[in-house]
Amino acid sequence: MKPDFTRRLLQWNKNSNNRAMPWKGEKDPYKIWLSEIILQQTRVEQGWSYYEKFIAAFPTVMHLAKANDEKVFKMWEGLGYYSRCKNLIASARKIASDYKGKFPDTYDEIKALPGIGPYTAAAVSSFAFNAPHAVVDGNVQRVLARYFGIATPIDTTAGKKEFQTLAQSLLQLDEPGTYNQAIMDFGAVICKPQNPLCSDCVQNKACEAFKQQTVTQLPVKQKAIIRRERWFYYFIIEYKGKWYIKQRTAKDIWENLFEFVLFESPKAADDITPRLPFLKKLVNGTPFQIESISRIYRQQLTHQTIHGRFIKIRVQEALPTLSNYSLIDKKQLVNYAFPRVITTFLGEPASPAQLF
DNA sequence: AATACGGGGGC
DNA sequence: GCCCCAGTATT
Repeated sequence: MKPDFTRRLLQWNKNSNNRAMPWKGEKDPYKIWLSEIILQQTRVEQGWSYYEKFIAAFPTVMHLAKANDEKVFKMWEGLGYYSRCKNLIASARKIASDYKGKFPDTYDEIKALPGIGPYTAAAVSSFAFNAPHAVVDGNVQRVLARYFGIATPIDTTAGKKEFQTLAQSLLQLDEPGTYNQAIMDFGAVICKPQNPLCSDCVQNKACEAFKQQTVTQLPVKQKAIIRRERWFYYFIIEYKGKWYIKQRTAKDIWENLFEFVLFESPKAADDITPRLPFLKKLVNGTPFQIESISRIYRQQLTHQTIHGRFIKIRVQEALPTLSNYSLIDKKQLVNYAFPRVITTFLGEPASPAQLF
């Protein structure tokens, strides 16, 4: 005997769900997995073109496993959360080596791959193999919190456990994949974060939040986000038509992406005069010429605001202080993945040299 | 249990 | 500006 919620959901799915996406109904676990990694904390509209680009470039997991890191990162550029890309590559290679290119078909094996947690393991195993695991993503938490009137914060251990258990109890065991797809579509199309379509909703008579008029207050989140500001001064050092770049390795934003010579300042500065000692030490006596100084580029991340400024310098001799950097021809820069603040700067016409 | 990790779109 | 998005890994 199915719960009322499940019955109504499947009824809505059959009669009224028109949502179409490139990966919907897909049975190839590789393609499902790729779509799920791309969509982690990412809106469908944002991930859509990336998915199509990746499938075209890497039709199978073996294609992806054999690709070089830089190419894959370049294709991921702009999508954010770059550890997903690193883990994507690592998983593909693990499937190639440990599974001979055949995607693992159990929840536990899938979850053991890097970058795959409970949500993604449930999604891939249920969509591809009809494994009986309920997905719990932001959509599901919102739908269930409202329908059952649950005020337990979703970002706590207790809340996660509660929603996971509830979701699993509502799962339709005949076709877990269909059910999982339906509840996420329902959350995205009807039970939306803002302006949900309650008056047209087939569940509204039984929906606790609708009855109690608490729809806009659910789900509850506990943690407030703390923001910090950072000031990045990028020195673009040109030598014989080549620029110095380096891959970020620190446990920080943009790990594995490339950047120019960075001086991070603890506070804002209107002009770059305070950066001169850094520059002097960098060139260490080598003659240099300041070619241009950009405006300040602002990039808003979830937890940080980046203020970026770019100073172009030309030198006539290579700089020994930059031995751990690569000298890349300007035309080759398109092969390297950079953070948004840098690609935005590079995409704009050069600003006229301004002195300070 | 808390924190870090991007970027974009809607309001 | 603030919130949220087909979450996961690390500390």
